[in-house]
Amino acid sequence: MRYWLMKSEPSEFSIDDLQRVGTEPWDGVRNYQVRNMFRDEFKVGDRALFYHSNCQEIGVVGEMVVTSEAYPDPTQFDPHDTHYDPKSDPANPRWLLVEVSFVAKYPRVVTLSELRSDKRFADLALVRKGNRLSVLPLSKTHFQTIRQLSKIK
DNA sequence: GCCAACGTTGGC
DNA sequence: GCCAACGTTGGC
Repeated sequence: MRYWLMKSEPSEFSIDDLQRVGTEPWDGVRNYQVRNMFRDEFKVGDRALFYHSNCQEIGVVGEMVVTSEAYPDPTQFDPHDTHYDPKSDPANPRWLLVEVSFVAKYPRVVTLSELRSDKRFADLALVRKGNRLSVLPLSKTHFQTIRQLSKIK
């Protein structure tokens, strides 16, 4: 089993939204590195941290589980969708997504500044300079340490 | 294949 | 809203 961190702007889609709907297709990803991770590395049963970006309290807010293999993101073919990609060929779709399901909302946010100031996260991709990927791999140790910091029972 | 121009991400 | 740090595009 692998561990991931997945970013979302809560004004677009938040941990509360995921808790309400239960399962969500993680659509709209338009980055080849992430597309390749979805295709080659994501497996059903993998765990992922839900991260709120571009908001008041930036940080890790909960946990999810991967509940589908990668498959074509339908929003790339929808001219009315903001993620529409006219260059993507339906016979050979350019963009993929995976589905994720709600596992837990943390009782407190494990903030970005907290992760930055903790030496245990020195090699966490999220806090490394210049890393802007919206989906990042994570070690089991980092996953478990963040879980402990969240104070979840 | 190079690289300038442009677009996006995301913290602050 | 600013802007650094990327990624992508497209002319050559």
